[in-house]
Amino acid sequence: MYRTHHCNELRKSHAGETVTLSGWVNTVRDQGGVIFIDIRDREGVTQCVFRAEENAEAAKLSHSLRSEDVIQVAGRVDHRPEIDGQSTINEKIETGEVEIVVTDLTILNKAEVLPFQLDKELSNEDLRMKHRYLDLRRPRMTRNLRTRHAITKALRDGLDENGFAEIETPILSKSTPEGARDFLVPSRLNPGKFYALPQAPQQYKQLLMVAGIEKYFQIARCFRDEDLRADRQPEFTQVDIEASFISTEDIFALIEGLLTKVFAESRGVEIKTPFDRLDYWDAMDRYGNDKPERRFGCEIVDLSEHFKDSGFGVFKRAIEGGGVVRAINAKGFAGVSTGQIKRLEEVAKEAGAGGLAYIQVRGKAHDTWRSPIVKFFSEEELAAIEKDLNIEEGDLILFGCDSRRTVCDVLGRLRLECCEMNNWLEGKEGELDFLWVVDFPLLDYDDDEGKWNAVHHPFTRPKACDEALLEDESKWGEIRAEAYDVVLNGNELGGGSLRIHERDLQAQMFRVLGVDDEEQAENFGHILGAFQYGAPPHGGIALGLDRLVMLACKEESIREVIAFPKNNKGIDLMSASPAEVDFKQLREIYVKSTVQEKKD
RNA sequence: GGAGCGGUAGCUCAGUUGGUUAGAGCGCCGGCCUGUCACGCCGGAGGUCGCGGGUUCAAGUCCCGUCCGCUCCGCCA
Repeated sequence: MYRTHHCNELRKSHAGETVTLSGWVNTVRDQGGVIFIDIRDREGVTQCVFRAEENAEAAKLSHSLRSEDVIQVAGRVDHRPEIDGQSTINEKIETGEVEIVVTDLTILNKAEVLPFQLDKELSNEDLRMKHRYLDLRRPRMTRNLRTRHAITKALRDGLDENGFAEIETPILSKSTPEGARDFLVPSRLNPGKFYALPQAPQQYKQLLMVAGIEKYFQIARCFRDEDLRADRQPEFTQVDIEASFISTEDIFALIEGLLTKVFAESRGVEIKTPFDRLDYWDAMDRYGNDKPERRFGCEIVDLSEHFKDSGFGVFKRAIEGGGVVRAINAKGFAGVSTGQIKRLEEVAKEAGAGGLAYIQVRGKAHDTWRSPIVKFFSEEELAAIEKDLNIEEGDLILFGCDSRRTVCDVLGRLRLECCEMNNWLEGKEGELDFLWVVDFPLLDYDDDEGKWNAVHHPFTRPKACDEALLEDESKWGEIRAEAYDVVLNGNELGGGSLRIHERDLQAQMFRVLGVDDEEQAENFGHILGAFQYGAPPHGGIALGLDRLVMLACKEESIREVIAFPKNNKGIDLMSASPAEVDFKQLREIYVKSTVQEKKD
């Protein structure tokens, strides 16, 4: 038997018992005559004491112990003694009132010196990933992985309690031209043909609804061959949910219940339900973003009314051209540095602005306002923006003037940049602001491609009241979808929609998206066919599990909550994948590389 | 595809206007120590300053190129 207890189990009440522990050498404190070893397992640490008078052989062996050796100790649980009237209790650890007086020490496996110290901060991501199995030994990482387990368990239990059945769908599936780039898998048995790894089990879960499953879920691995980010990996996990005969309200209630359970069981916190709801354009107009971070203010204010006939030509012309003039008030940021203004200008331009107009409010009087543009404003205009933006001494006002969409984007990004520059979220890390963003547009015109795209996906149902607008292309941009996102602290946790379940409506939707009849038959024939045979009304949602766990663990990257993640370039540095394969393997699957060797 | 930040000892980092033998803390190795818990004390080893080229009497430091890591934009229905 390797152990009778784990390393965070023994307390005063165990004193006198003979126990056995197994684990890693966390620290060695060799005093010469007496040696202290902290033994660590995944639960915690326990101090072991070696003395020559207890067991000369074990004490001698203990001198040879090094960090991360794997050992087994047996001995007697003892109270921490008082030495010269001083307590030796360590209040910093949960087992600090006891220690094990070791009588037997077995070295199960020696460890080489590690490439990095487990108890120190490590900034070298490269090194962490190369030795991920060591990185994961650090308590924070172990805790993250176990929190991930607690969350998936809470979700499974919650969905099970609501009558949902977990069903696996194929990993080898069919490539669809819409959406993200697919990972492809050549088929050996079908030369020249390829499977695609699923970006999401969307069509399969809808077909399960046609199959009469009614309530489906899956903790589903999904794949997208796009560039990576701190919150994006090429393979990631979605909690995929679909149900028949269900309304949006039913889905909201289900998800609010699940997230309540998740945060109660993973972090022990109670979250407020029901979540607030914001419609898409409300979110865009106020926060410039469809996943608003609402833990700080600085909302966007529309000033178009005041500048219709302005002497400031830039604003006037923007409004005449159908655009808007809006601004945010970055409270207390009048002391913005030249470098920061330059940075804010870059952010604005990146979002499509021509430039950045601003006012540094140095004092109460309008003539103390420092700004490249304020000289063009009339006294009435100054008074009006002072009132609408609630301008006070010390504020920084940032303007945007352009089309509504561009201004939303520009000011939305500036708002977040100001937040970062000023640490407005300091002290609010623990706040959990959930909300639903609803009434997304159904379609979005892509200028580059010259065609309409689905904002969510092509299976999303238009709102019943807007369905008739599908007949009139000039109105396509106004059609709202039965689609919704759940947002937490400015992060999109998940999104879903009610789906189209009628064959004709689905075919019409494809035509709107520029998918002709032939292409429909080839790529979507199975789902259009299925809809002819009694498809029930249905809808669902998918939650990004990695992001959810990341936020629950208060981490900044999903890499911290994935056991073996990939780096910026999609490489697993530990196993060195992807890797080249030999010619024979490629020949078997009828694949030939076109990569050119780099010439020096 | 683009932008920003970074790469100096095993790790975390410092290194001034270019100027002696490139430093610190932790870790590591050896020694001492019977109540430590960030143990302490003494001694020691350890460097292709990412790589290549250039400027210079002299480059970790300046210039050019390149590789790698992270972050962001594009992209991600």
